[in-house]
Amino acid sequence: MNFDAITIRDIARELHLSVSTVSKALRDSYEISEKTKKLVTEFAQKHNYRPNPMAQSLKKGHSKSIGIVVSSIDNQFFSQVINGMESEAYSQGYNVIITQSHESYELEVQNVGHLIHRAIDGLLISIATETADVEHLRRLQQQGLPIVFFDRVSNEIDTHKVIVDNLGGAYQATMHLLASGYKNIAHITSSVTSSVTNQRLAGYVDALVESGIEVNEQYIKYCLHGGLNLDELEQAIDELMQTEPRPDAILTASDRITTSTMTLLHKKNIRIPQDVALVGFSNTVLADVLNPSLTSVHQPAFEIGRKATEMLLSIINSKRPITEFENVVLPTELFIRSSSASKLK
Amino acid sequence: MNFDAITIRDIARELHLSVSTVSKALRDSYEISEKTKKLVTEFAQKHNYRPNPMAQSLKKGHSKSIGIVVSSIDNQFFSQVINGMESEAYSQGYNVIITQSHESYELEVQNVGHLIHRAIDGLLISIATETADVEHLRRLQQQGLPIVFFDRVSNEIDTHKVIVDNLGGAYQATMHLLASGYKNIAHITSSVTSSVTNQRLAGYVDALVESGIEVNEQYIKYCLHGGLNLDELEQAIDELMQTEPRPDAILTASDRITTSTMTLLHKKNIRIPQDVALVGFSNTVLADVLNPSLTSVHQPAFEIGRKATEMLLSIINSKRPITEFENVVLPTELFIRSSSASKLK
DNA sequence: AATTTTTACGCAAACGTTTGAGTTAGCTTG
DNA sequence: CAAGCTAACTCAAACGTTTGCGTAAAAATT
Repeated sequence: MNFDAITIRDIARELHLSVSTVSKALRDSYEISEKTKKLVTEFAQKHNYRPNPMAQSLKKGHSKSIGIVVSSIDNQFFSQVINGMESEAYSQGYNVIITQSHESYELEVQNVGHLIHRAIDGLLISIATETADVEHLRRLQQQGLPIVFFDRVSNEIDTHKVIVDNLGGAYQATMHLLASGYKNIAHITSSVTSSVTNQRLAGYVDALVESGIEVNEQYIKYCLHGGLNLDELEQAIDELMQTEPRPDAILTASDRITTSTMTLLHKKNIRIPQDVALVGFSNTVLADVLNPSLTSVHQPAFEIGRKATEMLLSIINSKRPITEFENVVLPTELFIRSSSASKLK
Repeated sequence: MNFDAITIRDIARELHLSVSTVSKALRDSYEISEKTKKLVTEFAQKHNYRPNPMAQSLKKGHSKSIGIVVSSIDNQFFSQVINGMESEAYSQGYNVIITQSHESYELEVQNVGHLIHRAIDGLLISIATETADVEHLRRLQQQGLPIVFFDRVSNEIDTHKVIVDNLGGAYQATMHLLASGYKNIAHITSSVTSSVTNQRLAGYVDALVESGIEVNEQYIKYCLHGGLNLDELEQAIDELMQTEPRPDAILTASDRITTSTMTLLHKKNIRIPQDVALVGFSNTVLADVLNPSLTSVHQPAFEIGRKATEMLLSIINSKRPITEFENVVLPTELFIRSSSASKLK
């Protein structure tokens, strides 16, 4: 702890100045002469003075750190998002404190509590699939905590949000499958309560309806744990494969579900795309080298994180309370690869 | 910030007690009667009192947070490691602050500086490939900062370390290639200065020597940026493919190098394993569904993170200075898949 | 030269907590 | 019953900063 334990007091003593003079000199106050400022800053520089952040935090009432809640850090999409957050926060002198909800409501509440306890200046959160009630967040917001939602947002709380064009992404992916000759397209998604799920589902439905294809409810499977629970996903796939007519393509709605589905199809010796085509939301850098290479809806994850953090910091640094909130929607990108190779010749 | 802004002072006022009585009651001091303790704790409970962590930190001289430096969070191996760290730290009431060095020495120094500035109680670090000089870390350790190395450790600093059996992992992988009929095995690794690189290289060499095969220096390629820089890696592969006799197998020494090599081989239409077999250190969960499925040396990443954190916290919480340091070596596991399919029939 | 203004600095309180050193009142002891 | 002891508190300093206010000297204005 007490490394280069030089404090403002030490500087004051050495330079025969008062503590407040030193403090003001370092903060470049107009009250202090240029000469003294120079003296102090040079001395501080030379002795590698660093203000004690805890004393500053205590005094100023903020901690220069922001809290992050994601479902799991061990997930290409989220780790890329966090990468963007860390980058932006760091460049503005903030630290990030990362916590994982593992899609559990209980853990989410607990983590947020812990973060508040650590006196974060703001919160970046993608709510857990399990979470249906966001009262705990609303209360915090009303008490003045700046919050920015990303990815999985809540409609019930009014604040800045950063999402991607989920509807468009799913629509485009579904249209691509249809154009490639697939007729019976299934959709595996996560919890019904999630904003992301609903938007992607809507894109899927829109594409079907627009193409004059009836939506078959049996083709839509919900996985409450977002693919974290393999059994749940396996059951969904098994059910799909027994549905008549059997689906000839699957659209998966999240990174984890996509990769897990791929793994399970392999395990079951179901060939992609001959037996069933696969298109999924995924940010894996390995899409190209998968077997088969994976047609994926890619999200600008880094940019999501960067933008969300930028917006959060703008709330934090704003003098007046914010009442107008922005809803940033970033585009997705469809990468067409072999897992959805055309059936037509 | 000032959420449930109830302080010890508020409690004291309400209960007509002094601030110190309340503080001592909450800390269960023998100086306070059971009756008063009960009164105070119940009041605190009811009003959801939480001690201000910054005031506590300032007073007690520690921050209950530990710093982490990894090359990149967006990397399966490291995100799994961090997952383990976060889990252990959190369970002991500590926060983690994560920073990324992106394999740059300069960034590493800067990040460590920032972490110290944030008054971390300890440091978990995997040093950057670029880093040759660890003087900056040694100085901090001498000043009393508890440090635990993981993955990329330094021999020049004596402290707890958590690594895997790099030599054994590389040895086993090389032996497997030899047993599968591959004769000309190349090795792509990262910086020469890295402990990991050296150990894996040694395992590779040992296996060859033990099998009576001469080590061909031209088969060993170093990538200073650990695969972050694709050009560098592409050049290494190009050179290998022009070496006579051309290698019939490659052992890659890190997660990033492995996946990038796979991507590049695809791009160049070099078939795996027909043209060249591939075995790599990697923690990707997608190894099974790659094309071809990837023979990989897997590291217990979560456990590395968990163990390193446990050891760091034991130093932090130790009354007396530690002089005896442990060097934990965890086993790797070789998963044999198609990218190294036997040449023999 | 007397006044006001400006410059440059010091004092002290405050942020919320912890803790060693008092300070009572009630109790025990010889 | 005086002297000491204990239990149960309170006081006040301290952690390292920041900041409003006070003030002396220098400079500018009458």
